Amino acid sequence: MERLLQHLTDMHHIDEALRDDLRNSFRELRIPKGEFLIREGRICRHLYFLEQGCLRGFYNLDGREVTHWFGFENDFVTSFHSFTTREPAIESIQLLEDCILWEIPKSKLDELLAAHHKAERLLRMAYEKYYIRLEERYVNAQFKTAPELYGRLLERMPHIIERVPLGYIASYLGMSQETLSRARGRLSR
Amino acid sequence: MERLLQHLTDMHHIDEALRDDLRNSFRELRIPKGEFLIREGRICRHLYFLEQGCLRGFYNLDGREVTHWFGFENDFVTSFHSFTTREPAIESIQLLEDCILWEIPKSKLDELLAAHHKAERLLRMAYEKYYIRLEERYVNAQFKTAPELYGRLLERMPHIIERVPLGYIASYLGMSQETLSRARGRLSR
DNA sequence: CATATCTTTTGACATTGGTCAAAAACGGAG
DNA sequence: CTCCGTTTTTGACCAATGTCAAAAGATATG
Repeated sequence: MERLLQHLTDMHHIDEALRDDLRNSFRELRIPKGEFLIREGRICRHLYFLEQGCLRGFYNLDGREVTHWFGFENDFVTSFHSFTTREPAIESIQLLEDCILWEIPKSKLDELLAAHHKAERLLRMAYEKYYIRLEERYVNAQFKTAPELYGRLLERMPHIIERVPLGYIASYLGMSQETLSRARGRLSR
Repeated sequence: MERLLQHLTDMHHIDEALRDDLRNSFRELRIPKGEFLIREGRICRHLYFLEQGCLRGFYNLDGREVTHWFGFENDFVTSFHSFTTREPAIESIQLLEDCILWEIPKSKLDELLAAHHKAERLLRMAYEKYYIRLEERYVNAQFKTAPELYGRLLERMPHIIERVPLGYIASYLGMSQETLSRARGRLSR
């Protein structure tokens, strides 16, 4: 819990009232590797904060899994589309390691947002960050070659290689596992 | 101005105080086709609402222009990254038609956000929408073929064809103009 | 109506990356 | 250490798309 509060405080000042409400709204979860946090087709009514571990979000596109996102320590996690629209999730989220998470139901979050102008601002700022990241990834994905994409990923998340199987990374970069493997070979030589 | 207020009201109720502040904060602009609203390298300190016309945002990637976004009536427009971080813009925005825009400086917007909890919520909701759209586009861009992407664009924005040169659309879809041209040929036959 | 300019299409060819299949490397259990 | 299952790499081949160049079509201008 302290890790979550610290993370929020790093973004913006939080007064005591909000801090207390946060403490009372989140609940700790410990889930083992391989389990699903969110399953395609179900409505996702919770937002999670990932304190420890890592996970992946993936779509089912024409019968094949497409990993579009990884979560690591200090990330907020949810099926964004389902959480905001209350429609069934079009993606699944699966744990790649044993994880410690903090969970808040959407109903409680909405109460927090209504009660605290600061909370609304905090969430808005979080969106700004996520949006900028996604925008950048979007442009890169389309117009960079396989080795460039892999090199860039290594710069930004060097730890990812030890924690995530290559197949998921390939899918994340929008290429086949074989192409990623060859790109790695070319880079190391 | 009424169009802007109407657009906001469609998203969320707006009280009179906020409505008045909005009226006093935005300024009308009329700019002819071909001009730049935002230039790469400059800091973008304004948010715009596009009442009439259309425009494109593009990056300069290794010396070639990559159009990543089109704006039409009722869209909010800015160099998102520069506007939020106050760093120099990494993209340019150019008018594809004569436009009517409403402009608000970031400083004024920040005042509005501080004064009105509702304004903060409105902006947050706007981000949610934009984010969901971008996420969807991102996944599609990577895993669909050229004809599928073009077909999908036609469904979502049928008007775009008459208003935007093909070269920009090709770039938006992440393919060369020649490939788009061939995809069109295949679809119509 | 003729010309100049810009946009779109077509053609030929090269390159990238996908697919399928097999081999190699790695990692854990006994 | 050995065996087995999983992950990663390598190889051969093919399809999709990019590139460059030229032709055709559209639009604006005098």
